[in-house]
Amino acid sequence: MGIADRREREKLQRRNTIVDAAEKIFFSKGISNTTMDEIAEEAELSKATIYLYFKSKEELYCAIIQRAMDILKNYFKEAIDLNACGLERLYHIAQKLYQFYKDYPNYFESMFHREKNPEYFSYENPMIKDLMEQGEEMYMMGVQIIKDGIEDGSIRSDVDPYKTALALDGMLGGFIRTISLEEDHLMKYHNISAAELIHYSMELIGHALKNKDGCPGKKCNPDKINAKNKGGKCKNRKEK
Amino acid sequence: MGIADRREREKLQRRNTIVDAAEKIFFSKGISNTTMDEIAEEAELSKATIYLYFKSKEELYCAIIQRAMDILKNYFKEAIDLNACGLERLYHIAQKLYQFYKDYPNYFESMFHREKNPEYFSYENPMIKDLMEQGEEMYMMGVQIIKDGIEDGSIRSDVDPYKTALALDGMLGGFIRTISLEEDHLMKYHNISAAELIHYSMELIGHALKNKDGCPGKKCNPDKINAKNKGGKCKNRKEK
DNA sequence: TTACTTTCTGACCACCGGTCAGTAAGTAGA
DNA sequence: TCTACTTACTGACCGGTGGTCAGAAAGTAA
Repeated sequence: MGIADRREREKLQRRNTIVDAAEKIFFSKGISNTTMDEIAEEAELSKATIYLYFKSKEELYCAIIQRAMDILKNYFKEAIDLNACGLERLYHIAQKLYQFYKDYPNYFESMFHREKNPEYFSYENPMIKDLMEQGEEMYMMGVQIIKDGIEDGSIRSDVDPYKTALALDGMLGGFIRTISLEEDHLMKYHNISAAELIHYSMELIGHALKNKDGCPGKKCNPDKINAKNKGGKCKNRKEK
Repeated sequence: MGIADRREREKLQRRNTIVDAAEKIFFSKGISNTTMDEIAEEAELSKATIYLYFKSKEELYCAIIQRAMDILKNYFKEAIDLNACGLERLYHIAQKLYQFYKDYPNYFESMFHREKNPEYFSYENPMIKDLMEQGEEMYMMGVQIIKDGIEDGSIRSDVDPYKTALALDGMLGGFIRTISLEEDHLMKYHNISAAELIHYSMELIGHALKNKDGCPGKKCNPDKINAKNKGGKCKNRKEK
């Protein structure tokens, strides 16, 4: 039916304008300092209306995290689809995470902000479950890349793809978060820029994973990867 | 004066009982779900009294973080004082961090919980400054150990102690935090225990840092370090 | 025009962080 | 022991916030 369709569309649109408004104010004042009334005003609706679309302030915040994860997933996909060896693509994933942090610092921060409220933050909650599944999907991207890397010889064969992906996930996320909390402090007291530190850390990780013999593809040199290197030089990647 | 002394002592004691009470309730219900009235009741004081000792709920929470940092610092000191090569002691620091997480999961979690409320979370605030300085101190422990490791040959000489310590700080912290958020999930879906994953990650980091030639001290074998190994085997450590 | 559904809202509530005037307890000097 | 003063504490209160609900408004179908 046309009308039902239109209604569905408009409903989704309303929902989006609410999330837009929430985002704007959450990001400018912090979650605990913004009131539902302010969000309502920004969205040009009454507070009660917002509660028709979202059960609670927390759920509204989750909608923002969902947006963030969507974007990040697309960033990752770009890195995965490169035609390069596994190690190189792994570098690029890390690079993408950093780029995401730079492009959307607020989205980035929001992803780490969940207070463990057991009442809300449980697998039963469909919204949370969805977030979990998104995270799982990104994790599996990492696993696949590491597997590829082992297969194409760029990554040590005694590396466990599952554990490594988990480790990198936690490390990189936590790492960038630390940086985001202390970027000023970093520059002021240690005279190190965030970008520099990220790059350095990626080198460290590369050191931990790379095959001593190097990637068999002659043109692939994971030691010298940086953001400008768009990949595509390593011809050794096996196509499925 | 005796009386002034006693008063000072009693004041400190009151403060501690308040923090005790706050800890108990914060940890059981989460920070945003506990009220100051509840804390007051647990401390057997009126709410107004609590505000004589702490300016705000946030400041009270900071007092808990301070406790956490004190404990963690002592854990680290134990690892530092081992008579072992730099790389081995670095392993032990990571081990200690994990042990701290196991012994005091709530303290651990609390340290990462700061919402960036710029109004409160600034260098001007003496309480925050104190926390920063504590963090700085722990960071310098890491730097020193890495320097020792380079000197005694257990760590690659082209490693930058400052950047590496920063990277490890962020990585390990974020890593364990991820684990803490998803420990159940980890076991259920990936059949990996937290301890196992930590150990694996430490091996990864070791791989990234260790000198290819190994620690010159014959008896030191950083590849095979685990929690039971209390160190003290590597005689190559230079004493200042 | 009427009957019905969907969408929205003003007014309200319970609760919470934080304040303040005022009380109780302790101290010091006479 | 009485008095003046300081310190430690509290009950009662306030403004603001997340969340609710009865009912208005707008849209739809006949």
